[in-house]
Amino acid sequence: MPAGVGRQARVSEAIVHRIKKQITEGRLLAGHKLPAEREMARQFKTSRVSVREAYRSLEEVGVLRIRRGADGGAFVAQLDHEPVLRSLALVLGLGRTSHRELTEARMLIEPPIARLAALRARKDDILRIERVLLQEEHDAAQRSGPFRPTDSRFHRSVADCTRNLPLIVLMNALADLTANAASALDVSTRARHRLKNCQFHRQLFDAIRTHDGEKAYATMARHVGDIQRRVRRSLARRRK
Amino acid sequence: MPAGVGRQARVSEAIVHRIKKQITEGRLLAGHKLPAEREMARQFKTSRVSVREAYRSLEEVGVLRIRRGADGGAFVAQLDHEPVLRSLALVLGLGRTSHRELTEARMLIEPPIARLAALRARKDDILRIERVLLQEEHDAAQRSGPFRPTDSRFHRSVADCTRNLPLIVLMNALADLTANAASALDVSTRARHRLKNCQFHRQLFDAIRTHDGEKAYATMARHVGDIQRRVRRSLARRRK
DNA sequence: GCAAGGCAATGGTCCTACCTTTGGCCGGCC
DNA sequence: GGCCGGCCAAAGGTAGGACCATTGCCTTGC
Repeated sequence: MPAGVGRQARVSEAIVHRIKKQITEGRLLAGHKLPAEREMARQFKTSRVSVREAYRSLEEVGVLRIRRGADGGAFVAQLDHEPVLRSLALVLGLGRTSHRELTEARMLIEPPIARLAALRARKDDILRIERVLLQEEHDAAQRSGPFRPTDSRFHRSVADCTRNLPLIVLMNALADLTANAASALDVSTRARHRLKNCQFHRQLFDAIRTHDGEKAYATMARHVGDIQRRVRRSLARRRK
Repeated sequence: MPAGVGRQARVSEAIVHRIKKQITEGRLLAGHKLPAEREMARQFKTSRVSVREAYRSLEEVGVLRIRRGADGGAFVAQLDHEPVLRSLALVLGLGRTSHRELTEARMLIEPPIARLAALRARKDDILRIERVLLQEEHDAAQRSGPFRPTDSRFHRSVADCTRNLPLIVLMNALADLTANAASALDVSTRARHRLKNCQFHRQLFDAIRTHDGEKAYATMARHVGDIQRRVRRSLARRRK
């Protein structure tokens, strides 16, 4: 962001910057409450409007949550991949990104992640994944509820094994993006698709449990490839 | 973002939403000028404050650029990977992501991208990469200017061959992130590192030119591995 | 013809007043 | 004694106005 000499600092930007800095330096943690707008305005010797602009901007990027009412206020949000997801969705939305591209990207990224996950998984990771998997298998057998949460949770759980935050964040963003796009279509809500998913997940789990990186890679590749095919068929149907 | 029933719509959010929608629907293109704040306030039958909050938020996420002065105003920005970069930097900054993780992520993502690039590259792609490469080699031989721009440009140019926007955006964000972090260290500014980089890039270019996906994959893997080692050494030096 | 200064449009900031929401406190009623 | 309802305070949400700062354009004067 080469702001450079050009624009002189806006008051609200100064506030934004200070808050971001305090957060990245760990002096402000998730859940902490920021001063009330009036109070903050007093501290910065500025008006409430500037503070509001700053708070509003930070809320838009996902750093703050603002509640109103008695002891409302601005609170530091639990930062996860959601801001990345939002900005990604915006950029891709503008470019009219096809679902094909999205799954292709996952096709490239997820298998290596699965391999790394298999190599790095610890006992607690494996237990965690197993819990998610059992829950998912239970759901798939039972009712035909919403598809997304458990599937996303499984992929997320796998990515967590890598202990690599950038990877985790990027993968989650991509996964959520495809899930959002998929829920717009009719993809993968059907019972037999969900069962098929569970089978893939079970195989993947086995690969990770035995720290078989290559098997994890191959299984994930087939899994995402399967999703890709389903999407393609769904799009073809829709075009008719 | 499960806004749910909870918060009733804020006026500024309604404006934000409408503008985002107009952009994603292609009714507002990069460079277009939005109504002046006062005019917009009149249209929405609201106050200038709400409009300002909306514009400010959209500027923070990188959708708008706001200029002041006579025929200043809010303009739709050319969306690139920059918003993603910013949000990613924020999320990772909070998690105190190590440089090691960043290069590891690139290690996983860039080789497959290089392979895909080699398979998909067209004649104009190859010419474009060659131009970037020649420029870079020229720079490396000459003065010892800033390292970053040409290196990033090369990687970007490679990613462009994939014609996959999500991949391009993610890779650019990661590359810029490591570059930013690297410029804080003393990594890769030295002449011999730059020459080495050029050699890798030249090899990569050859692989892409001949559409040799596996060679591109392997070369990129070695290249990123090399960067990773340099970073590791630099960190070790710094720790002393 | 050119340069300097004024004009007007537009964002930047501040102020003030008022509304809405929401939690807590207090008093009356059951 | 306990519960319910209303009042109050604190906080954000909105409105509108006043004024400053910036900057392109246009006029005016040399």
